[in-house]
Amino acid sequence: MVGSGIAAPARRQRRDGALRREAVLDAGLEVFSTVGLHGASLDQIAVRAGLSKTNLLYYFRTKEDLYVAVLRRVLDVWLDPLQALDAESEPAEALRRYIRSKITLSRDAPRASRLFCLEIVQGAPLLRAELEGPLRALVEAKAAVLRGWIADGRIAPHDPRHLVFAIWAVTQHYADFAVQVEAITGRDLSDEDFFEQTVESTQRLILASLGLT
Amino acid sequence: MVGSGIAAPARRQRRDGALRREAVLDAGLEVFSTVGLHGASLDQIAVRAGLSKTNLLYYFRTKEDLYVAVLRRVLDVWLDPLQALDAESEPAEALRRYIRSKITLSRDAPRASRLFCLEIVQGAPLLRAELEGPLRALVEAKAAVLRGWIADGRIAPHDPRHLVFAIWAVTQHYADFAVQVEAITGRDLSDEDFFEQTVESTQRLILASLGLT
Amino acid sequence: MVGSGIAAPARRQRRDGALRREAVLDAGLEVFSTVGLHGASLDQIAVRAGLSKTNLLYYFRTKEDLYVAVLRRVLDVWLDPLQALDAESEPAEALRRYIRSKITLSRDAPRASRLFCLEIVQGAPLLRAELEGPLRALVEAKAAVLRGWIADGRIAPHDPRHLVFAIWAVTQHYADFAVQVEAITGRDLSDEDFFEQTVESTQRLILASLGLT
Amino acid sequence: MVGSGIAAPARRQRRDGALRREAVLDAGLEVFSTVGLHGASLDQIAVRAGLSKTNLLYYFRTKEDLYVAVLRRVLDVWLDPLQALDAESEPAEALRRYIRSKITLSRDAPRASRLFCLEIVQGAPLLRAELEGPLRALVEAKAAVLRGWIADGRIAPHDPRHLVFAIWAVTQHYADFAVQVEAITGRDLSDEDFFEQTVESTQRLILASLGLT
DNA sequence: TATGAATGAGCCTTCATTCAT
DNA sequence: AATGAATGAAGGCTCATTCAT
Repeated sequence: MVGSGIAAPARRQRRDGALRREAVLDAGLEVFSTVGLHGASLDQIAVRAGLSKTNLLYYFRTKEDLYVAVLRRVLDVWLDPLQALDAESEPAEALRRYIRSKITLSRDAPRASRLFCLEIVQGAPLLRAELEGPLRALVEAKAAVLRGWIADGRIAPHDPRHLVFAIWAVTQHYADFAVQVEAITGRDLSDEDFFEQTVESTQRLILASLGLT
Repeated sequence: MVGSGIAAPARRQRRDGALRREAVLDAGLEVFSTVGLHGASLDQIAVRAGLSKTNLLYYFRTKEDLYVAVLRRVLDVWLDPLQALDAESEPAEALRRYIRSKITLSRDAPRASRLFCLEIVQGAPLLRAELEGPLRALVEAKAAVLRGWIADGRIAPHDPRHLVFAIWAVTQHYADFAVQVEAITGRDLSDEDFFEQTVESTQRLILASLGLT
Repeated sequence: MVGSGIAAPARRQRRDGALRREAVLDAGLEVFSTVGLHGASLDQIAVRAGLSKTNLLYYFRTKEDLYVAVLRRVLDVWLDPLQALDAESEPAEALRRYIRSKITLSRDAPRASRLFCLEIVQGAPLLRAELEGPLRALVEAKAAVLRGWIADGRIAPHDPRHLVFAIWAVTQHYADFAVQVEAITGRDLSDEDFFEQTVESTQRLILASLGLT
Repeated sequence: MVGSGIAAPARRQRRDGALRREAVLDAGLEVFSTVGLHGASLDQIAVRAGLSKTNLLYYFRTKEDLYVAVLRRVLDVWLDPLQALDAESEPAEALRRYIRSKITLSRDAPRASRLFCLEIVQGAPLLRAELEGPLRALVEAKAAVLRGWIADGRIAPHDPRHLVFAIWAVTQHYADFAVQVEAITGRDLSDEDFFEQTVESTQRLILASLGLT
């Protein structure tokens, strides 16, 4: 009983600690994706996360540490949908699903998309290793799938890597260039009709070039 | 001849002034597109432009003034190719040309593309007006052209604005996400083969979805 | 005892903090009263207060904040003696005491007097509110006292506000124009004889015009 | 005729030059008296004087040079009325005239008064010599006059230097502390009634203490 | 785990002044 | 006599980081 009495707070604290870490990561994503690494101040992030700057530095020793942690969390989410693209499915169906999931991500996690975009555009000084390692491998694996489909005559021939780039470019565009899209169309992905329009338009674009449908 | 001898220095100076301004704008583009507005220091830019920070501030009263000047110059270049897309050409030909010119721009002015991208991704606080005004109007005009072609049965029906977004997204991707493209393919647009591959891939993508070829 | 042993450092620190704040205010008064708001540099003040410029800015977020804080502290001291002038005393005695206390202040707090003077002369951009509010009210209250004495025939009629101005002007002159006084007489209020001379001269001046003695 | 044709512009120019110098001195007085030496910028003064900063520096090689020139011009005006106080007049009449002329100056040249005040309060680093030389001599001369009157039994005995200080203090107060006076009374010397009130009040104050009237 | 205090580096900007014309 | 260009010094302020508790 006594032991439990002592342990309880510790456990609660540890759980709280994890929660606060999450809160900081969330706040970091919010701020970094809006003003970039250099435009963000720890104070700003701390306030948003509901703790003091000094305390924030207890969880992440350095501004850059925090930035990398945020980025890494984003990257994981980012690679996920591509992994789901598998060789056994029907090509049209698999690609349709992948495109939809990417655009869904653009709608639900636009900040993550933007932070990723900012980082890459600025030369990805902190991410280059990840790009040349795991990402490259993953793309190669999926490119092999596409090449298989081409070899089997199930889709028209098209350089698979350019295809992947095109899918990424178009789907992420609706998150990254949201202000521009909105300035021109007056709408964004949170509008259900517009969301569906975007999905269909992108699916048709990709599938048509592969001779599907 | 004598008059010219006297006038020369004055004229030279004025020309020098303009040249230095240009040099500053160039340096600004280089630095801002790499580290963003907040990551850039005036010292850095000044050194790159070959003058002192104080002297730089003689040309641009404020860091933000310089930033906006750089941005405005980019924007002008950016809108240019779209304006060349005209109704009188053959649709396939016009689109092929537009795509090629955009990718050429991505190869020759990648920094401009990236700076533009950074600004938009961060919400375009300084550019929103331009986006909602001139850009929107230009896109509407070109969308009308595309709708005309659709009405005439010359291209398959496709929402023209999504089409424009797709072209922008894919063509600019090769500038904005160049590190990623390079990490995955090991090549970039300065490689002539890769450049042509990219142009063809993108042209096929767009044209296929419009039932051309 | 043990508790006190633990609490001590914390208490000491807090006290230290207050002390440092005081030190900064003192240094600020010294510097501001000598070279004015714009002539003062934070570095100068920080050195005099025995801390770093950055640390100074931890206590006062802004140069102007510090200036206002210094000024407000001066103002409080400044209004004090007038409040002591009360209706129940003998007029001659009350006025004599007031004049002496003002000149004493000029001797003991000449910097405060000078800072106040500088601020007013420059149009009191930061103090106007205080002047039109509390100060005006206080003067009106005391003017009423003087008018009462006049109505009772205890002092000769004289516009009470001009009388107050005259007292202020003359008594503060020995602090504000001390260099001039010294250049002409070779003496200042720290000289006890000169101090008494000044007090008597001023008392006679004011009292004579009210028909007292 | 030809010679005159050439000389004319030169003469005009020289006259213009003197005028511009005056304009700069005026502008300098205006600005310095409002924000002090350190608060003033040459640009500000140049704009007010209607020329460029660089051109201003042609007339006054240095900011401090300009400041001293402004100050010196003020000082001349400042000493003038005291010189007019002569032994041959009736004491009461002479003092009345002197007080009136000082208050008139406070009304018509308040900026000069304030600049002089600012300088003295800050320790007169640039004026000390003038104070200890000419000013001291002048005051001594006039003190001798007053001592003569005292010796002749024409005025009651009173330390003449304190008397002079009192006159200066009170009369200049209405220029230097004008904001305070206005905050409390709602009026200033440009109001004719208030002006006369002030003159009379001050005259009575001084004369009463000398047993006159 | 949490925080108040303290610090040093760096940055944008202002400004008096100089140079060249 | 006048001016545009250029510069160096200094200043206020922000910020990530460290210290001590």
